[in-house]
Amino acid sequence: MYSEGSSSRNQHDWDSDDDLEVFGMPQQTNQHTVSMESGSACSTAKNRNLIHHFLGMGFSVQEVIKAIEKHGEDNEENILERLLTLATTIEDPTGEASREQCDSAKKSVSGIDIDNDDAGPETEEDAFTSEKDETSSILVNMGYSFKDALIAVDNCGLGADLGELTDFICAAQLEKEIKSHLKHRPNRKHDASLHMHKRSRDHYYNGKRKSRMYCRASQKKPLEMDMEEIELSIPTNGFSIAKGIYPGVARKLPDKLEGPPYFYYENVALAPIGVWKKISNFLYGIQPEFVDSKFFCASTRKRGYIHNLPTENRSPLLPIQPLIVQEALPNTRKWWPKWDQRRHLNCLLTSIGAATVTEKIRRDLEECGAETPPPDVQDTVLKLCKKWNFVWVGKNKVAPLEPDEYEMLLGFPKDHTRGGGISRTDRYKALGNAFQVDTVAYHLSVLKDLYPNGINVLSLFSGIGGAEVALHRLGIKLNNVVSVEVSEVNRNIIHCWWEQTEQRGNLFEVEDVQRVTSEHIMEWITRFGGFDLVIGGSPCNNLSGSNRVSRDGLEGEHSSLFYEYYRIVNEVMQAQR
DNA sequence: TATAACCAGATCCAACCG
DNA sequence: CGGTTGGATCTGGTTATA
Repeated sequence: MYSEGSSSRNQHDWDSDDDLEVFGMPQQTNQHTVSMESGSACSTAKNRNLIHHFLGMGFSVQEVIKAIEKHGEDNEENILERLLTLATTIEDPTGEASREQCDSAKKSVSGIDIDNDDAGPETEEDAFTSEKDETSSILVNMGYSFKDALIAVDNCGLGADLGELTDFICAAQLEKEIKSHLKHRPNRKHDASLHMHKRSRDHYYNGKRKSRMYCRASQKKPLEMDMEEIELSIPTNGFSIAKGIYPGVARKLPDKLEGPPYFYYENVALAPIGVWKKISNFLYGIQPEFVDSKFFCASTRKRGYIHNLPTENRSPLLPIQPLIVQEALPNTRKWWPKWDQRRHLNCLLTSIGAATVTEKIRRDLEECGAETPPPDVQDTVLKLCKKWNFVWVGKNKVAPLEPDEYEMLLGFPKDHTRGGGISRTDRYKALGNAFQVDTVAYHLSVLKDLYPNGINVLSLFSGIGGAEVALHRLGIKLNNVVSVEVSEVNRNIIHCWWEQTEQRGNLFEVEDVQRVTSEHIMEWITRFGGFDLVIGGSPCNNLSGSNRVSRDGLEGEHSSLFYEYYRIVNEVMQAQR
């Protein structure tokens, strides 16, 4: 159909940063506004280390942050000098003043006074506050608000690691959004997502570290009340990520990028250094929003998303998936040993663990004989289980996930990739490369109110149709969809899905993204009256950490197709604005 | 410094086919 | 019998984080 004409991409043309200015946009502008209620310097890794360094010397958070702001993070000597000066002039070198500040903020946020008793300066309470200061400051410098940080530390305890704390904040943020969404829904009691709240909390609060002495605060007040206080300053940024990459936060896009046509780009979060910066530069300086899909399903999937969609009033796809693997796969629950404390799976990859590995695990465990194997055996088995995402399917018996379990966890309909001539191996491959539908749908949910009559979609690198499925599950009508996908098997999957879901719109299947010409794009735009959304995730083969052979970065054989994505998005943007 | 995680790719080998 | 196909197995480096 589109056999004539080539995009004739010259890669070197794209390598030049001079070409980046589009629509008069300056490069590398920061459209995000980070909400920080306590003063803070920019949140770089260096900055974090510096704060750690001075906190370790006994200075308070506020003093350190002020000193860094005044002198800059490169001027360590001056910072130290200022801190020493402050320490000799302030009457309270133990940090009591900062403790008061901290407590004041804490009270104003949660409304609880956890310091009812009159503790002296040398009590455990002092140690608590100091350590709390330090932990909170790290969170603040990761971009979270001071309030969120304090509440997270209160609830998770000081023994909690950063991952738990950020998980807490993000889970609370998501929950608050969900609650907000549900307020406007009729018949709330039947909503599956309500059940998720309790489970989610159990997961985050009851999973581990119960033995802390600082539980008093959370015992005094139900968790739910504290959760209400969490602000939505950093929506769904599930993890801290590479240096120089920015959290997905509330933002204000320049006028020139706001409104339709919308575009949405996805790729692996943990790409080689500099890749996301380069992608961001091409995509008009918009900074990536990093999300871990473990907030939407029972497996992790760390991905970066660059888009010009509104970020307000997002709503989750319903029903919400179980976030705990034993609930997502209830048949495994009875076989899960106590010493395997996994609650979510690692990233679903394109290949699975070998039968020989599961057999070795079974043999090793049986040889132990005892109900609880010795620690070294536990350790070995756990490492293998994590590496290959094994689940427990019998006594001493682990197994890789089945393709239909992949489908469920990724949010696709059952048997979406089954049949039609596709092999089991190819199903794993296709699913391992796919979107996590619930995550993407969460971002796309804002389109529902904008396009009540349906949308026209240009879907690039469609794969097995994650974008199409997400939009359909959101209840957004698909008027015209141009789906570009090189794999015939994948095209067939989308085609079958389109038929099965009785779509009323038109599906146009295109094979090669490199042969999509300007003429094609203009033809479609004329025919449909324009695209409302251009969506796709370009190949990650040369970016993925799993690739040990050709991790060549954005210029790699497959991943360089990103430039095709950019080319096409840019043409649509220019044609329709 | 040690550890864990990662939308993968190359190779081997058995089954299949003309 | 030679070639092809596809499934199972084997392969280890980069990166972030504690």
